[in-house]
Amino acid sequence: MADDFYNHQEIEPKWREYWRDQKLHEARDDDPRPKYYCLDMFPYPSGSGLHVGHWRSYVLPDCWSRYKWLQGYKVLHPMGWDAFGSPAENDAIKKGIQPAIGTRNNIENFKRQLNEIGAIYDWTREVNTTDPGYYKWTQWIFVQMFKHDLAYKTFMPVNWCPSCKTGIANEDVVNGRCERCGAEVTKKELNQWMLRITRYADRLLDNLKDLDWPDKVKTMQANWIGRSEGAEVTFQAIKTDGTHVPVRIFTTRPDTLFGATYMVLAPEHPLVGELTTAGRRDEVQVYLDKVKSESDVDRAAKTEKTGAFTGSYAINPVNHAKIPVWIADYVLMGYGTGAIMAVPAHDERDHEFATLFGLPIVEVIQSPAGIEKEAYCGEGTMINSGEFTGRPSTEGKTAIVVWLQAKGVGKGTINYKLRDWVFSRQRYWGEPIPIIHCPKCGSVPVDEKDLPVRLPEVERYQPTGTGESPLAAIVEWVNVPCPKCSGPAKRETDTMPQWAGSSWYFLRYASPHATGALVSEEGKPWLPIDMYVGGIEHAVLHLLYSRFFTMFLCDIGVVPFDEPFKRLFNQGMITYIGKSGKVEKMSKSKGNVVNPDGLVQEFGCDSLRMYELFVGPPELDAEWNDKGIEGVYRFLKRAWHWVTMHNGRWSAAPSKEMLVLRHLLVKNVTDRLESFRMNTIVSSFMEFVNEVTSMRKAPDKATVEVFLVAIAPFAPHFAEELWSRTGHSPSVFFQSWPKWDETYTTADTVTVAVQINGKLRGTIVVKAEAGEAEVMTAASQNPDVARYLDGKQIRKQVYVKNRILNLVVS
RNA sequence: GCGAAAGUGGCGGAAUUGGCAGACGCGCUAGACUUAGGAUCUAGUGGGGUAACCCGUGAGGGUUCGAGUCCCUCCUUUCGCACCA
Repeated sequence: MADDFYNHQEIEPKWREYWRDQKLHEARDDDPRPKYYCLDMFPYPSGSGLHVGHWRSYVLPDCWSRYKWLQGYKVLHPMGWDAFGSPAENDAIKKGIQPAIGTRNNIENFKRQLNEIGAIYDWTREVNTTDPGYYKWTQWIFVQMFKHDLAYKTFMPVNWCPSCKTGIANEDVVNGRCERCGAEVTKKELNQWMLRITRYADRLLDNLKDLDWPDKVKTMQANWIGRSEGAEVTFQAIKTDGTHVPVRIFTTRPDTLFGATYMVLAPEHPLVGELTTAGRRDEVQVYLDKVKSESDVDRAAKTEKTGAFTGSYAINPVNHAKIPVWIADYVLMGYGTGAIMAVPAHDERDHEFATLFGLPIVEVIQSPAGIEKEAYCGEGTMINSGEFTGRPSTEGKTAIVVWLQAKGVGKGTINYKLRDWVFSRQRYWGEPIPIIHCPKCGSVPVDEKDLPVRLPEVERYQPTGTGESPLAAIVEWVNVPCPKCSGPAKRETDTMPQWAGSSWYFLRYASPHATGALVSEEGKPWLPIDMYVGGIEHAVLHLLYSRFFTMFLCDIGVVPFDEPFKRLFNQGMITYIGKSGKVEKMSKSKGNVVNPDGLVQEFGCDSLRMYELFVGPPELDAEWNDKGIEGVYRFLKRAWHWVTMHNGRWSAAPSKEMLVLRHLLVKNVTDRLESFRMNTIVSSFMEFVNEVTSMRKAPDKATVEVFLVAIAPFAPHFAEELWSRTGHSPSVFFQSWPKWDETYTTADTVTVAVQINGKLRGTIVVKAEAGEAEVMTAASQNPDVARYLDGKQIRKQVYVKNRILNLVVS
C-alpha cells in the first residue's frame, strides 16, 4: 500500500501543525509539574540562512527538552533574538535599509527555518533585544548599576577599532585584533562608560567551583579573571633633584625581594618623566616614541626584549641596595602598578632582560642548576637574604610581607587581570545609555518612569569616527531638560555594546510580557536555567558578563540566585571542506555551507535531526559527510516498515528475547542521554531495529510502544505518526519516559572469553554469576581452549566474573 | 613558550573506564530481486598468510595474568593563553 511507505514530506508538516494547534510547546506558569528550563544561546538574526552547522546546535537542546518533557517536567524552551549590533547597522549603511526593518525581515526568515527543524520553542515568550519593551529593562539595569556606583564614566585610553569606529572592551580584542571584524586594534583616549565588573572578581572566581560546567570553560574564566596573590612593595626612587619619590611595585614573589637588581617601569608610567636624567632624556624619548608607534599586534609578535635606562636609581627597602630604574615595554601599565622589581635570578623575563643589558643577577633562592643560564622559578631555601636566609621560600613569602607591613613599606595584596568593562560604543544600533549630562548636576540617570530612552531614527547610521556616536548629530533628541534641576542638559549619545542585551535575556523569558518588573513573581519559579547549550566561543565574554549581571541583580533583590546557568554544555561545530581545500568551520564566509533545505526535502527533518546527532560526539567538532544522512534515513525507513507491517497483528506476549532487547534499548538510550553521548543513542536504535527485524516475528505491542516513546525526542514526527497509526491518541509526548527492568538487562547466560597467556583462544557460554571452578571446567572442555592446555601446566589462573578467564601456562 | 584536549580500519566513530579492539553508520565486494538500479534485500569487509597462525589503537619504554584505557619519554593535530611580574 502506498500509504505504508515512510512519507516524511507528508507527515512532518502535519505534526508540526498539530503541536502548534495543541500549544504543546507553551510553558504555562500554572502547570503543576516541576519545571525544567532548557536554553539555547539565542542567535543574532543574520540575513544568510541556516546551514547544517547551525542545525546541530538547535537539535540537541530540542531533543533534550523533549526528553525532559517525557520525564514529567514542564519544560521552558524559549527562543529570541540578539538583534542589536554592527551587522544590522552595516547592512543599513550598505543597503540603505533601516536596521529595525532589516532585523525584522531576518527574524521572519530565521523563524521559518527554525520551524523546519521541528523544534518546540515557546514562541509566546520570544524576546528581542531591540524591542523598546525589552531594552527598557536593559537600560533599567544600567540605571541601577549607576546608582550602585557600578557604572562610571572616565577618560582613558581604550581599545579602538578603526574599522568599526568604536571603542571596544578588552574581551573584544583577540590577539590584538577586533573580535568582530578582525581589524588591528589601536588605542584612543576616550571618555567612556565603564562597568565595575572587577568588584565581582572574587565572586565570579569562587562561584565557578560549584557550577556544572565543562572544566575548560571554568579554566578560561578563571584565567581571564587572573587572580594572583602577592605583595605591593614601595621602593624609594631618587629623582634627578636628589629627592625621593615612592614607586610601588607588585610582586607574587616577595621572597625574592633581596634579589631585585633593577627596577622596570612601564613606558606609560607617570614617573618616567621625573626619573629620566638629562643625560638619558634623548635615548628615553626615542624609546618612548618607538613603543608608541607599535600596535599591540607588533608588540605581541616581538620576541626580543627592549628597554632604556632612565639614569635614576631606587632603593630596595629590604637591603637598601641602590638599583637602576629602567623602562621597558615588557612591563604593562595596565597590570598591577605598572612597575616591577626585577629579579633576574628567579624570573625568566627579567633574566632575559638582564642578560641582554648586562645587569647583575643575584641568586636568593638556592637553585639546583644555578642561575647563570636560566632563571630558577621554583621554591627553595632562601640565601643572600639577610635575616631571612636559611628559611624555605614558601615561608619567606609571608614572613617578608609581615616584615614589610611592620615597616610600612609594603603589604599583602591581590591583583586581577580582569579589568573594568568598557561599556560605551560610538555606534547607532544599540541601547542608548540612559544618562543625561547636566552642567550643574553632572551625570543624572533618566527617571525610571521615563524608560525606555528610545533609539531615535536617524538619516545617517555611519559611525562618525570622531569618538561620538551618530546620535550626537540629532540635536532635538540630544537636548533635554535635566531630570533633577530642569535646566538645559544633553543626553548621553553613546550606546551599549551588543553584550548588554544578551547579559540578562535568559531572565526575561520567565516573564517576557511583565511590564512592572524585569521578572514577575509568577515568572521567578522558572529560574535559573537548568541546562544552557551553546558554542564554546562564548566561554569568556557572554558567560562572564551574564554571571556579573545576574550577581548584581541578585544583590539588588531582582532574582534570588547569583548564578544563572546551573549546567552548561558546549556543542562542537560542524566542519566541512571549504573552497581553500582544507577542512574548516562551516560558514558562509568560508564558502562551505551545506544547505539543509534539500536534505529535509529528500530525507526529512527527522533523518537530518538524527544524523546531526549521529555525526559525532556532541562536544567535539564534526566533519560533515554528505552520504552519512542516507544511513539514518534507511534506518528510519526500516523501522517504519517494521512497525507498519506488524501493525494490528502484534504477538500476544513478548518473547524473552524481545523483552531483553526492549529493556536494553531503554537502558542504553537513557544512560547515553544522561551522559550526553547522543551519537551512540542513534546506534542503540539502529542495533535494536537490526535485531528485531532479523527475528522475523511480530513484536508485541508494548515493545513497539516503548520504542516509539523512546525515539520521540529524536525523530518526533516519525514517532507521532506511528503512534497514531498504531491506534494511539493523543500525542506520543503525553506518554512518560519508559523505564527498564534490570532482570532483563542482565542476561542469565554470559559469554566468557578464555585467554591463554593473554591471548584469546576461545569463548564459552556459562550461567551468569558462575563460579570460577565451573567456568574452569567449561573452559577445559572447550576444544579451542583444550588444545592449548594439552601437556601444559597451568601456572596461574585469573577469573573476572562474567567477563574473562586468563590461564597462564608453561 | 605555557596550559588543555585529542591521535583507533579506506572514512565518521564505538569500547560497560584495566578484561573478546573496531559496535553503529558511510564506503567497498559478492549475490538475490529487477527492463534497469544511484531502490531494496542477503552475505562479507582491520592488515598479512593456502592454512595453523601472526601482526595490529601516533612512536618508544614501563606497570600488570591482561593496556586503546594506567605511568614515563617523544612526535603530530586542534583549541585556549601569550611578556599579567
